[in-house]
Amino acid sequence: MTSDKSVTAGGEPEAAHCSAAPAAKTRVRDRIFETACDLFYRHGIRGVGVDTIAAAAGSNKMSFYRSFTSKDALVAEYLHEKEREYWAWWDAIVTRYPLDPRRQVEALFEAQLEIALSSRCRGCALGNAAAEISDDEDELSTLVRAYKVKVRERLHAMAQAMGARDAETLGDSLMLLLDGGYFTRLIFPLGSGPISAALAAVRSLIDVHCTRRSINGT
Amino acid sequence: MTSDKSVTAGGEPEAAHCSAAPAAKTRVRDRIFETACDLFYRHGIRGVGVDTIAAAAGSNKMSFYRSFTSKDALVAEYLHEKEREYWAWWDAIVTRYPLDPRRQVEALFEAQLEIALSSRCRGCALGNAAAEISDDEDELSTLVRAYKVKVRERLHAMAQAMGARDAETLGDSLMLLLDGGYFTRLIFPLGSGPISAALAAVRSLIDVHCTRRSINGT
DNA sequence: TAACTTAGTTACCGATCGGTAACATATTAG
DNA sequence: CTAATATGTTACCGATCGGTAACTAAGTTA
Repeated sequence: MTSDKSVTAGGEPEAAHCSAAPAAKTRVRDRIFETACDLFYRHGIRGVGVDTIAAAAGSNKMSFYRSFTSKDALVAEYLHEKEREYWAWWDAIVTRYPLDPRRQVEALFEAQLEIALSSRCRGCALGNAAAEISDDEDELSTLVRAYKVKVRERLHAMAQAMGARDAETLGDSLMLLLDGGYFTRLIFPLGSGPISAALAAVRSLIDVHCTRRSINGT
Repeated sequence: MTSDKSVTAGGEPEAAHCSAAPAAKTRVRDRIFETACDLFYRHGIRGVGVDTIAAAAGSNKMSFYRSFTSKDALVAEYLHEKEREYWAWWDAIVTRYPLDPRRQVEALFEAQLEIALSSRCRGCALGNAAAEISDDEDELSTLVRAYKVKVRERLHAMAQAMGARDAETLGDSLMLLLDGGYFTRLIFPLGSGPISAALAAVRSLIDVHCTRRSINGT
């Protein structure tokens, strides 16, 4: 906790830039925000201070507070942004297979696995935030709760659209597999974790819930 | 983050004690440790300082440092204790059904649901710790990783003992459901979350992996 | 009674936390 | 050119962080 933990301030931003052009010419607020999103995701919200964020963005604390009223406000905006990204990702996938809810769900889990293969992946940003904030932090936990409720509702709806006999149970089961994948990804690097089994489990559960029940034979 | 977050130090320990007798007469070290475990679990490791812990235990910082070499050491001990408790819980359940791996797994998920019904439940302490520490915090994340690997191995072994055709996949699927339950429990209070569906999903997946495959008819 | 262990108290250390005031310097728009 | 805007710089605030020194008051044990 004390010694070499998390991120420490100081350190120039110009070192080893990959994409040359669009780095420094953006507005300071945007640079700070992007940096903050990255650091929050990688080191946790409590693990990064505003001084560190500002320095990593090539700016300083005073410029930070010209763009954001408080760290709390930045955190809330970070979570909102992560949710926005998540639904954009989600929608881009499900719209590929209109009117085919089974294929949609499978594609979501395929895409989740693909992302989990990236070394930068640290699971679900919203969920991780929930793990490190206490229940009494109302604003943040309300935001995360609303997001998770929405995920659940969408999976319910898709299970229903598949014609599942028990859409609630199937939807909830899918959510457990989804969040289980995010949670375990925090620990198991790259493709080594149990998330690799998610898609097979998804298919099995959908089969169980959706195939016509053969009372006997045929 | 700033205002009313997490726990603040100060505040007497004697207020509103339920169990009268065995509270204050234990060793200071034990009192501090129990208090720390409780606070870490409820508010996160980063969300609680040593001052707060010592005060909540009815002691002070100096006495804290007579018993613990550092906060890091306390955190490590906290995680070890949580793991110890977890395996004790696990073993108590599986030994109830010797030689019946399927029943063992079902009982584990039944017991998980039961615990999730408690309002004090905040999911998996080890997993939550992983969510709030960054990957480069070696000692802690190594500890959590070893724990998760052990869970995975046990589930693999049980799947194998069930005679699953693909024990790796079944074990991993079970782990996803298990950790999905812990993760979602952080957000959904009491029995309102998708964790209620875990047992049904477990049974379905075991069925899929273990029933004799009827090539056609029988 | 004397020696030792356990614990509470107070004050302090340097570092970092979130947050602000005041001033200097660029860039850009009119 | 000038005025407004956006940013960088330095220094500071009180609070809290993890951690320590020195002293005191008990309880235990010999």
